Amino acid sequence: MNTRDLAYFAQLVELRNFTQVAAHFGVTQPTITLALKRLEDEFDARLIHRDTSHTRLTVTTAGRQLYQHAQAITRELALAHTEIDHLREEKIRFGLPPIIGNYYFPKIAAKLVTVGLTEQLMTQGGGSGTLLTMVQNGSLDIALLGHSGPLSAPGLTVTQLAQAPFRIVVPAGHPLAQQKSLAFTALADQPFVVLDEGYVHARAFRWFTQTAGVRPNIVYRSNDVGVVKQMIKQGVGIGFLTQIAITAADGLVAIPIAQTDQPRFTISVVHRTEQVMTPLLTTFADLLTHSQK
Amino acid sequence: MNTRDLAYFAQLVELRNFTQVAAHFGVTQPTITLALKRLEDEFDARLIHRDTSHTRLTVTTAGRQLYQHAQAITRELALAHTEIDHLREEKIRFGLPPIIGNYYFPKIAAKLVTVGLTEQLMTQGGGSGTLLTMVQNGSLDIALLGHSGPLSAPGLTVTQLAQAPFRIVVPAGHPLAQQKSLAFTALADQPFVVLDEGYVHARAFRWFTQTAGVRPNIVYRSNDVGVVKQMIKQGVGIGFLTQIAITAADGLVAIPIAQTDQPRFTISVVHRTEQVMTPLLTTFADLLTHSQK
DNA sequence: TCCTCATATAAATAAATTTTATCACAGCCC
DNA sequence: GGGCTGTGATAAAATTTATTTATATGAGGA
Repeated sequence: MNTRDLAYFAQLVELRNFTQVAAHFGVTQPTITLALKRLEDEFDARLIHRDTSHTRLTVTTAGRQLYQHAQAITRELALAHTEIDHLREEKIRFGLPPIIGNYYFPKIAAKLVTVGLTEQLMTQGGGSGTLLTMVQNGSLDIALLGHSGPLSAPGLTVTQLAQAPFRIVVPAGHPLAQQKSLAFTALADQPFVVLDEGYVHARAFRWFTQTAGVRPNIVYRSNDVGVVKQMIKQGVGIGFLTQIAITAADGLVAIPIAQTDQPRFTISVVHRTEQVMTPLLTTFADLLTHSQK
Repeated sequence: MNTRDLAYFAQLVELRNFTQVAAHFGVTQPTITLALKRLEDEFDARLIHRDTSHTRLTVTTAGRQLYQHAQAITRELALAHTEIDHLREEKIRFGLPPIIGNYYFPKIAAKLVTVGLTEQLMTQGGGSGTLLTMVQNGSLDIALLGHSGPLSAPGLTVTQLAQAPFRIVVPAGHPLAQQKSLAFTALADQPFVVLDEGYVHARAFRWFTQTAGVRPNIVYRSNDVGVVKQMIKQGVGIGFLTQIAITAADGLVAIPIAQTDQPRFTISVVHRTEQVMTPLLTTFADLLTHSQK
């Protein structure tokens, strides 16, 4: 069976018009009619119901079923192409979100240099969500990602590396700085400076506020951790960050949050399960997985 | 691109011999050579390394990568065929393991009759493991499955219905029958009558014994719950069953097990995420999911 | 009623795949 | 070494499959 027929079919399901599909692929209309006929013969089922009134054609159940698989096959083929293209370059496409890049990755970076892998590394920044999609569609070979719930997606192998709690962050002299722990219910009126949507932090923050039944007063959002920390330090508001984002030099105090069964910031190595591991990639994955502790 | 070329290629990776692959598909040898050449052109990469000494050919990294995807596409295509074939019959292929069938399903069965769905139902028995595979490869549309850990497999939608604890089961007059709870460590010398491997029970039993650090004395295994219960009743040994497998009429006593964070017997509705839901299947799935309290 | 839009069909053509026939090369046995 | 065998490559011919061209059909609207 020809995958082109599947492509014609998928487009037909989307456009529901033979002529337009033909135009889309730069072929003539009978080509689409015949391609559909081939598929209907192959699967021995009507896939598109041609209504007597040619107003609008409908997709049969079998057609919708096949559409799903046609999509899956197209994805699979595209993935094969990207993967094999990347193979040629002998480079590792590595996804690394800024927070992990700044605060966690340096531990590993030193070893990377000693092994001499830095040359082959193409590092890609961005939010954990974006990077996850990129691993799935083959744009990245491997990534270090932050997540708060368990991270599970079909076809991905996830190795958990480290966890850190989320904290309330205040400047050193702040009235709350002496507290041993804080409950969100007690912070209802506090101004908050937080990380942008798209960060794992945003989702975790929502978990905490919703669980506590609090509507937080967010005075500033940024996609830059450095900015957030500066604002906290200057007293614009208190912060919500994972422990690892805070260093001694920041002049900030990280206070544990009082809430049972709270999510933690988790760092994992993620790659496609079916990804064929080159020696290079194996070395790098091992390095990520074992070098830390 | 023709999927036949992928089939030739996959077989070539497995047999590593052009002539044998040709024979396998009933075509001539140049066909395989040319099919491979087409793929190598399409992906612009060498897939098979033809050694100068024709002893044994090796698969390149790109070849191994493509092999994975060729397999996936073949599976996808096969699944499309089975699904569309099944659609023709207007029947629901329903997987139901014996324990759930005997003790849990009757609650739902009555409603099934009133809705008039019984005629369209093709029920398939077997262990939860087997049935899970059958859902995955399209042999079944939907199944009620028992599991103990969280059940997650790529491409499956799992709706949890009910949970029940595992219990130690003894006949009414047994010396242990008065106990409020039992620890496995205290049962090291007891003879056990248990369900066969392949049942969720076997895995859970292993969890309990391993966690307790006990090597149980299993005197009898059966794949029939009725037999197991009869043997327990006649004093052959004590049993390990989920609470729902025990009814008042059995004359058996189910005693809670003292162990923290113990797994529970969970019943879930499972179907393929990509499965197109016919009205019939939707009705049935809703019935399974909601009919129970 | 006629025109337009949308799909189907048949024959002709073009493109692709497969076969036939043959070559090249390495390993092996005598 | 010389011939035999197993294995794959190549070129041309044959065959199969896909696409186009040209035309038909049928519904809906002006």
